[in-house]
Amino acid sequence: MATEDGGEMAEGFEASVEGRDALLEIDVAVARNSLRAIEHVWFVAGEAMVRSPARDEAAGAAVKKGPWTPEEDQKLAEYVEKHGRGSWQRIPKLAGLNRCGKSCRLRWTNYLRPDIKRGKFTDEEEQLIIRLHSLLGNKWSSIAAKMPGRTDNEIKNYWNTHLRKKLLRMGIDPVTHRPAPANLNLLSSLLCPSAATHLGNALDPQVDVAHLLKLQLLQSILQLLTGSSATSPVAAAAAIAAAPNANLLDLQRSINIPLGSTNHSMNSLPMDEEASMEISSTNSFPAPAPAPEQAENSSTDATGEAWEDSDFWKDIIE
DNA sequence: AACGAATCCAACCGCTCCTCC
DNA sequence: AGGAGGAGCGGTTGGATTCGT
Repeated sequence: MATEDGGEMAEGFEASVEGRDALLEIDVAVARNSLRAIEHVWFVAGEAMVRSPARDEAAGAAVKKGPWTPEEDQKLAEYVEKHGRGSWQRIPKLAGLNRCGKSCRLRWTNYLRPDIKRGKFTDEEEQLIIRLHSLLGNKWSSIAAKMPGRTDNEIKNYWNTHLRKKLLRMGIDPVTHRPAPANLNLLSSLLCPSAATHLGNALDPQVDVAHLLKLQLLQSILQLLTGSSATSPVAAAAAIAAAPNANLLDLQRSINIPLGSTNHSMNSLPMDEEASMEISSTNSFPAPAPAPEQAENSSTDATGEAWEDSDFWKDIIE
C-alpha cells in the first residue's frame, strides 16, 4: 500500500506485521466456509493493509485510505440512511469515520447505495454501453445515467477490461467506433469488381489464411453492426466503403437496420435534453450514403446469393 | 503443485466545474 | 469579477484473483 511519507511507512510496517501475524492464526480452510470468518479475515487483513497511512485524525494528519471494512461500511450506510447525504466533507466526522469526504462519497455512490445493481453485465447492457459510448465518448457518468443501477466506475471498468478489447478484436476502433482503416481497405477490396475472385480464392482449398481471416473479420464487423448475421454482408460492406467516416448509427441506417434492432431497450431510453440533441445531431448527419448500385447488383448475381446466405458465412468461419 | 502472466476491479488522485460569497 | 470550497468526473494504480504452463 502506498504511503504518503516515510514516517507513516514505519508505523504502517509495524501494523502490517501485526496484522499479518494475526491473519496467520486463522485457519484459512475453515474461514472460507464461514461468512463470519471471511469477514474476520477481511477485517484483520484490511487493518494490516490500510493502517499504514492512517494516523489519529486528532493529531492532525492523514485519514485512512484503502479498502473499506464492513464496520466502516455500516457506519457510513447508517449515517446516510438516517441523515441523508448532506455535505460529504462533514459526513466522516459526523459518522465517526476516519476517512476523507471524497472517499465516503465514492464508497457510497459506487458500493453502498441501495439501488446499485451488481453482477455481470447482460448482452443488452453491453450493446447499450457500446451504443452510448459511440454517442457520448468517455462520459461515463452520462452513460451511467442511462443505465439505472450501474455506476460510472463499474461501466468504465467494464469498458476498459471487456468491451474495448472486444471491439478491437472485431476490427472496430473503440474510440471512433469505426472500422479501422486497414479494414476499410479490405472491405473496399472485397467490393471491387474482382470481389468474386477473392471469394473464389477463399473457397479454394488452397486458399491462403489471410483471406479467411479477412472474411472472418468482415463477419465480425457485420455482427457488431447488425446484432445478427441476417443482414446482407454486401449491403453492409458497401455502406462502410461508401461512407468511411460514418459511425455505427449511420451505418446501421445505411443498410436499413431499424435503430432499435440491436438493442430494443435503446428506444425506451430516458434521454435527457443533451443526449437527445446529440443523438438528433447524429441523425442529421449528411444523408447516409445509399448503398452503391454495385452492391444492389451484386445481391442478385451468383456471388451475391452466396453473400446473402447466412449458412455460407457459418461454413466459412467453421 | 508451483510459479509467472494476465486480468479484474475497488479505490485513489488530480483536475475541472459549479456555487456561493 | 474573482477567490474559496465542495462536488463530481475521468484516468490510473495496485492488490486480489484467475489462468496458463
